[in-house]
Amino acid sequence: MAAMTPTAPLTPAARRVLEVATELFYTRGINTVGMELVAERAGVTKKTIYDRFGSKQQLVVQYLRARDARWREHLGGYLERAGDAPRARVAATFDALERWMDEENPRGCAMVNAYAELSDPEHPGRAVAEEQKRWLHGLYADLAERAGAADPAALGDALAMLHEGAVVARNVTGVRDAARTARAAADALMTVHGAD
Amino acid sequence: MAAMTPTAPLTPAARRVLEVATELFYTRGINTVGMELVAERAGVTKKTIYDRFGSKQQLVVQYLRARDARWREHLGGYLERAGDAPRARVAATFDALERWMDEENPRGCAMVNAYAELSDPEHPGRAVAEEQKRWLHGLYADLAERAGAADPAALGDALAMLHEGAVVARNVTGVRDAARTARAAADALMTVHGAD
DNA sequence: GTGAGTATACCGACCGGTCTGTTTACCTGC
DNA sequence: GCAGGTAAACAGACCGGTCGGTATACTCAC
Repeated sequence: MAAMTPTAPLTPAARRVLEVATELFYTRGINTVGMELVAERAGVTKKTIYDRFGSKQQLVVQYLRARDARWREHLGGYLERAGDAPRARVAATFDALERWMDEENPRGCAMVNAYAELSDPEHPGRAVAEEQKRWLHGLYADLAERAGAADPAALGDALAMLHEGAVVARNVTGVRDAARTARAAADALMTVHGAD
Repeated sequence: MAAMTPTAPLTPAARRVLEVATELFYTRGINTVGMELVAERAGVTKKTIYDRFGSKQQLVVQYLRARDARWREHLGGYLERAGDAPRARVAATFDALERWMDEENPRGCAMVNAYAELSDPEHPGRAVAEEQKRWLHGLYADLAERAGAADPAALGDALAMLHEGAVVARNVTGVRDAARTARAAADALMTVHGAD
């Protein structure tokens, strides 16, 4: 449940680089941020970055993994406190999202943004984003199934769509209570699907 | 209802530039595509582009407006055929979305993508995306109100979230029947909200 | 003759990435 | 206990290429 910390074998300089890159790539965009800036902000030479990460592509992959890990950890805490009832757990995902968007997500979903920026189908960062979204849909599908929904796959997808849609609504449209609205809609959908 | 065609006063070369830019910016991303490539593909010199559009920023704005106009026209046809019943009209928006995603949207929502790419808050392209999303939420809020929903603003937001979420689900997660799933969920939500 | 276009050269800035060489610190085996 | 090796980091110059944008000069059609 706790962090898997794949950041364990990182040298101190590499850890600083990854932290700085995570912040810069998210807030300014991947293509907008050059390696020189990352190096400077981390108090490191480009040489060090390339020695540790190999290429910008791979640094981007690490960035996406790191952000995803942070989100899953955040969500995990909410799920733990929610108990076992599927319905409460679904509600908890939207509470987690609300807090996350308030505190860590001023620029929308890092995975969706990266998917937009990395148009090259070969870029390994795309696979990270895809995997993250598949995981999220799987999470909701699992909760839908445990709740005894008639069509768990469809309900799971619908819940995930509300989740993603709330992020866009908050980020681009400026809907402040997007997560709460999504949570209420999710709860209503569960009722309709005959979920506990 | 029909297209406002702000493209009317464009010279033939400018029209070609806008067409090519629209295609390239959407499929490859705004920051990835250089003006030189746009010029070459349009069979035009950079001079001509800068004479007609002034800057890349403004060409991007025109691109976003052009794509939005295409989408609204597409949607308009579906709404016209759907008749006056709000519930049928809501369903029609998801049918329109399904067709749109099949035919014109292999890379997700151009507005969301642009919002991800254009991190500079001063970039005028961001305002175009914001306006487009406000319009979409307004459309759903209006339909919710006409349907006699108890809380039209909340239902409108929820419907818009399903819409946006379906785009992400289709694009990143690869959910093939995302629009149909979203449509069913939207219909269920309308029932819950006591809409006609 | 004015507006729309072509052709081409150019600008400074920045991009991702490589290179040579130096310093520091820790581990290990005779 | 000291030599040798290695990993991590430093400093900083350098590479070819692309970026958005500008300048000059010429053609063509209404």
